[in-house]
Amino acid sequence: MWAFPFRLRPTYASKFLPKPGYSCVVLSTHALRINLDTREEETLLNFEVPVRSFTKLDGVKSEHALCVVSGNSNKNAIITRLVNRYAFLGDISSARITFNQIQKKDAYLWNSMLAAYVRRGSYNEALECYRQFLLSSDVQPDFYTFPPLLKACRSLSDGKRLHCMVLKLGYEVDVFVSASLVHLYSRNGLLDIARDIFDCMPLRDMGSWNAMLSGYCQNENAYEALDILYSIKSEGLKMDSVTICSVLPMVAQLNDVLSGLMIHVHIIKHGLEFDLFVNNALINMYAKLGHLADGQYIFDCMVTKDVVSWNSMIAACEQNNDPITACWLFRRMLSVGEKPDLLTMVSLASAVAQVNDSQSALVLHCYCTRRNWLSDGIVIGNAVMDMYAKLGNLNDAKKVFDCLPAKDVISWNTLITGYTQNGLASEALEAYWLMEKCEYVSPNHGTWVNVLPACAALGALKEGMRFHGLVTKNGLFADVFVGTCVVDMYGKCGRLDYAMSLFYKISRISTVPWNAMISCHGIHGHANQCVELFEEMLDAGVQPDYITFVSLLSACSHAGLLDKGKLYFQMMKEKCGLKPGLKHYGCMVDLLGRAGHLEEAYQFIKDMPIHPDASIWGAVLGACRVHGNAELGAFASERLFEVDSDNVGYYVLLSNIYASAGKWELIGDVPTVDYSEMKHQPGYIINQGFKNTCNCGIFLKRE
DNA sequence: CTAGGGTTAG
Repeated sequence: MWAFPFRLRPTYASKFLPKPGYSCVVLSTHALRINLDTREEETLLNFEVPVRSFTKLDGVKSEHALCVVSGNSNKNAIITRLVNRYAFLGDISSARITFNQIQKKDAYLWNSMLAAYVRRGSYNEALECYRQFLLSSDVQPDFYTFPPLLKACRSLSDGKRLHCMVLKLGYEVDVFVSASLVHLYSRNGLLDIARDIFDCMPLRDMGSWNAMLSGYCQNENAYEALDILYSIKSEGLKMDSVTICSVLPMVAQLNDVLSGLMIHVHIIKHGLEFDLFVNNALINMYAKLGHLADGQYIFDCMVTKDVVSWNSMIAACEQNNDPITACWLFRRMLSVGEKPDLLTMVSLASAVAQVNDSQSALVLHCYCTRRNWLSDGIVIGNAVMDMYAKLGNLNDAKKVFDCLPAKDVISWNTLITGYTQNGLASEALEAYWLMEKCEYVSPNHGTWVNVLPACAALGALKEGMRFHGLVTKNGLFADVFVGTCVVDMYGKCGRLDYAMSLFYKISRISTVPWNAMISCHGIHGHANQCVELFEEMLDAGVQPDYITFVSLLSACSHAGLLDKGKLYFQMMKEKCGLKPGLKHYGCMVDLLGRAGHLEEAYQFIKDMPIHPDASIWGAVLGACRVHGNAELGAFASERLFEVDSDNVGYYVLLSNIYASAGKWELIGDVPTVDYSEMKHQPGYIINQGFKNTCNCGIFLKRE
């Protein structure tokens, strides 16, 4: 049995060195700090390293380092302290200059330089430094060398090589070294190896437990993570801030509000509520759980905020449908002097798209381009592209896409989604074909849920069938969304038989597949099948939602099932507790109108709790055209021109109503669009088209 | 001189 190494944590002299307004004096036995204003002296600490010379360390510039070193017999000790000080201040080049001044470096000095690189995130430089360390054959790496070095290993093969070195030198007995190994393996998903090392540790400090726990949390192993949490408790240890930061994202992912609240209580009970990381994690958790106000409260209470706090809050607003606040927070962030980073822009891009602000979109794009962020990583490029696509600006989205330094599945999916969402189904398929040619990207679930609807929109059955094959091959048919898209594609392409048989092969716990199937039957006018499916859905215990009723009511209106439609509308309000939206009211007006109950439809609109939009009045107008009610038609069109004066179709409808009622003199009263103002607008061509349609539609008929 | 933690499409 070997003895477990036990080391005291040294007090860091570097903490006490330079400070504005003070002069530091380092004596052989202790260090002094003199306040330059009051001349008061303060003893800082006793050094374990003898420093013979009288030294002033009043600044942090490298010249001072030189002045310290000159004539000092214990250069290594001073240099090492300076390297650490520079590392603490983030001045890596000064640290390196200072480091290079010593020819005969000891392990302590090498370790300091290594740690300085790792602290800055310069991992490759750290590994290079280690290589030089090994080459300088006179000294060996020690316990302190490996933990930062293992953190610097981005690739598993480097990590394994270091692991061998650790074993060769017998350093696996160190708590920090083995905890770093645990972390290395769990970060790379090799949880079994990590667990083996963890289990072999004879002593575990909080850091070891946290390393194992974060491994489980990040690899979505909730069960094992809980087990570790339980063990921590039974060892008599308490969750510290790091434990909490690992666990909170998992709590959010499991949508476990109760555990989240319990951890929040723990935080307050143990005085961790002032920890920056803990607060940031709490904001993120509450945002993911949809409790925006709680996140906002934490954010407002935070005394010190960093860029991550701002980013988290902006993302929280953006993800909880409050893009206006997200934009406002961004302005606040700038005004308090916090520098936005790449991830700020990722969230902001999404917020800008949600508020539909093309001007800001351009500004944001320029902001990122100026900082060269678009060539740095794909994440921000994808976000900017998505923003343009959501604003309907596919040209710029494509331009950003073409300029991306590398394209991943998300880039391709964003482009394809952009096309699909903007009704450009054939462009979406073309983009998919280009994607298929790239060997290094393979389509995923996000690809199929866009490509299949594109096929459905185009009626491209043959392509759709090919995609169905690929989906099955990749085992993605089992995914509810992908499976539903396949069913929907067959349904929309007219193969309701295939759609139905596949429908019964997918999981029908959620409303998604039911809605798709009901809508497909509705589109083909099979209202009775819709009703049957709906009843079946209720029998299966699936609670219908907003979309279910849109499909169902629209099927009823197309088939003229007046009573059924009314029944389901009541059912939605009373039994299902759903508040009808504009779409539902639209269906009902259409239903009443088509059945010729124009007065009832009008009464229905008057009783609506929400303001009717163009689609509602459009439905009335259409019904007036069919049933020849010129008076109500005129009234409806007045309302219509108030809300949507540019839509050509409505003018045509009104003209036709007058024409069929024989009221030719009124056709001149149909308001026309003032083209002079519209010449520069995208709708101009369409409106010009309207002029001809109106004339042809009416006057040819008369002759 | 050492670990462990946070934000990324649909």
